[in-house]
Amino acid sequence: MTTDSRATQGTRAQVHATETQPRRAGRPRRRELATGADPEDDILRVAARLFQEHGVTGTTMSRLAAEAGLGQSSLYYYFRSRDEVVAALVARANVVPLQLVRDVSRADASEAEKLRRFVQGDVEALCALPFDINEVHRIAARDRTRFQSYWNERSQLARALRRIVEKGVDAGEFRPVDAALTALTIMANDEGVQNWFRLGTKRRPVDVARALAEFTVNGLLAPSD
Amino acid sequence: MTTDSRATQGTRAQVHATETQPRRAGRPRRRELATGADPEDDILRVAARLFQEHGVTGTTMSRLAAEAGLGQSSLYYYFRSRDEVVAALVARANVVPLQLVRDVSRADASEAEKLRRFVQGDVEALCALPFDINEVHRIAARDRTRFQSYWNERSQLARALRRIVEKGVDAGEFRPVDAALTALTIMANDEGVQNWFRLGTKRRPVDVARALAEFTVNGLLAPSD
DNA sequence: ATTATCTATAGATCTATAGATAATGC
DNA sequence: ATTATCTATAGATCTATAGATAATGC
Repeated sequence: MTTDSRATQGTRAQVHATETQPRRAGRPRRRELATGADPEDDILRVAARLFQEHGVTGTTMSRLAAEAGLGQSSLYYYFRSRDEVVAALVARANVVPLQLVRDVSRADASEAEKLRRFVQGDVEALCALPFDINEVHRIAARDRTRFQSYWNERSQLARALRRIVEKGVDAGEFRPVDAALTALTIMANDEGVQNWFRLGTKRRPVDVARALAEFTVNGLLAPSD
Repeated sequence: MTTDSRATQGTRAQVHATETQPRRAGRPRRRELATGADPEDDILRVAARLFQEHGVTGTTMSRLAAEAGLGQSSLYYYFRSRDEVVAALVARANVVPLQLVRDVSRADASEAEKLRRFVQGDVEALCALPFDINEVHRIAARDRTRFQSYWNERSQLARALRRIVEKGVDAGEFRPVDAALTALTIMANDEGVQNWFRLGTKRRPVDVARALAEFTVNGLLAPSD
């Protein structure tokens, strides 16, 4: 590394696309493919798709660069290694579900209704990700220390769900289940359905999500109502 | 390929281990590690573990051979390529669940009880596999033609489950759900829970399986009982 | 001067084959 | 003679860096 380059800096140029894009500094690309304004976003979007199709180790930096419209070595300007690309993707996986569980927890509704909304939204969000969340799990499981914040976020999610289930049980809405185990089962179901959806189906995500949401809530409701 | 070798033949020596193993023909290994009598089984067992830990493309033939107690090139005596190893593993993934669904379908029990038994057994079987079934899906999804029999088996499984759900609905045991969608959701849930179990938990497979089985059946039962 | 790309390449793999070798089987 | 291994290696990658180059920014 001769000079201080992008991959070493924490800072960002933050060049935003106006309607008529002002040319960025730097030597022009041989073939201009990038659609978005931020090359880093382009790379991550492409990476997500390629990791999904060929697995992480099955995706070469060469191919990733090419599909992002860069020469192979230019990719190293943004990411020092493939592991850094992976880490950047992993960091994004829990964002939407965590926000969702916070929103529904605060909502003015029965616990059953909160849970229904969460499952519905979670499945839709997971289906919309450009990669299989299970693949992210597998990667993050290989190095718990490195991906500690990922696992912390997962724990937060599980705790928030557990609280909803507990409240529902206390209120007599739900059967007297093991709340912690149920929370994990709910997350697992969401991710399982997401995986199946990804395999290709004619069903729309919204229908798949609704079916699981109903299924989940019904599995917990106390018999007398 | 100079001579007709094992990887090209469909036949098998079928040397079974007696108490005092009679030395097999062939040059001895430098380091004898294999525990089982059949080197092919050894290789597949090791491959399942390595694919699970590092992904398929992250597992080199060199490493697979080493951990199976062979020199790198000796592996090619059994499998022409890594793809052949993968195909051999994929062929085994559906065996237990398919047998299970046939057994419970024939059982003399209510549809709810059949379903409970299936989910319980399926989750336990999936947790006991040396690899994540979702990883197998991903691989098989990359080449539908090549892994057609895998997908046929999956369809059979889904159909058998759908029939149980349909009968349950007709008998008034279950709510009037979309039987096909429910069957797929059940399979997805089993696989989701299996994935989560694989990430490491103190819970025992049997408890995880029982919890999901109860959850699943409860989610389907008609309200009046 | 700074930024973002390019070209070129060393060094490190990794795959798959050729051909030798050391057992058992007959 | 057959079987199951070994050693050696060509050829094909793939990663990551060095250093040149062509823009914009000031």
